Amino acid sequence: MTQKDFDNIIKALSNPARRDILTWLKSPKTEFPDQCGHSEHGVCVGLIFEKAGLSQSTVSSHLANLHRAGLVVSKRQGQWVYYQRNEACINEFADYLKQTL
Amino acid sequence: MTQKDFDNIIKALSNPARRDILTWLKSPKTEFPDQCGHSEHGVCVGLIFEKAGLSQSTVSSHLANLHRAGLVVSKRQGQWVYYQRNEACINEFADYLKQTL
DNA sequence: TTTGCATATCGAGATATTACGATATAAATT
DNA sequence: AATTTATATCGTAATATCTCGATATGCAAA
Repeated sequence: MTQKDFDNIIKALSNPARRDILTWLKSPKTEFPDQCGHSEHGVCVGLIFEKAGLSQSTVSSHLANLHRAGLVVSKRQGQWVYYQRNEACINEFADYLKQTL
Repeated sequence: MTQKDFDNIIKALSNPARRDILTWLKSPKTEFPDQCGHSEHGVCVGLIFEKAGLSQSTVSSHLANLHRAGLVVSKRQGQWVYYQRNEACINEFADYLKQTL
């Protein structure tokens, strides 16, 4: 974890909407009760969009931000793109913060 | 630690200059080698200002920000104001982040 | 190949953050 | 009281972030 990585991650996390999304993705089944929109690779954008109370473009932008920071990974399957947490990155960040802060 | 506390803290930490200051305050003696400017209550603003490479008002503003977030405590002694880390708050934040993120 | 659905990107307006110089306040010194 | 030193606050310009609607792209179905 470089300084730059850390900087990108904490900037991503400084936004409440992005933190919410990341938290929701901890428990996809309970946070997104809909039957469809789930896959082994996470939750599709549509479900997150419905829950977020923000425009589709805004949610997509937030997801792109989380993705650039490395906090989530995405996989396209057909017309859907699924997002899930990158636990390795999240844990590495939390440990780095605990150590260096 | 409420959501609001957490939000204030992570916003404060999303700025690199404020993170630098907080890190410097971990090792005051080695980071601020000057003999004076130190007290049992931390490091005076002037030393932080000299090291930061930012204007005096900007540094003061950053310190006020860290203080509002609870990450540092301050004590005036004569004409000087000393700042030091609030380790309790910092640890509580790091633990909360590790748990909830 | 045309239509429709899901997601991403673009451009723009609104708001927030950062940084600065100027000035105010607080305390010590003369 | 006047001056000096240390820090905080104010006003403002520059930049970044957030959000949206409009539109583009990717894929599937008809």
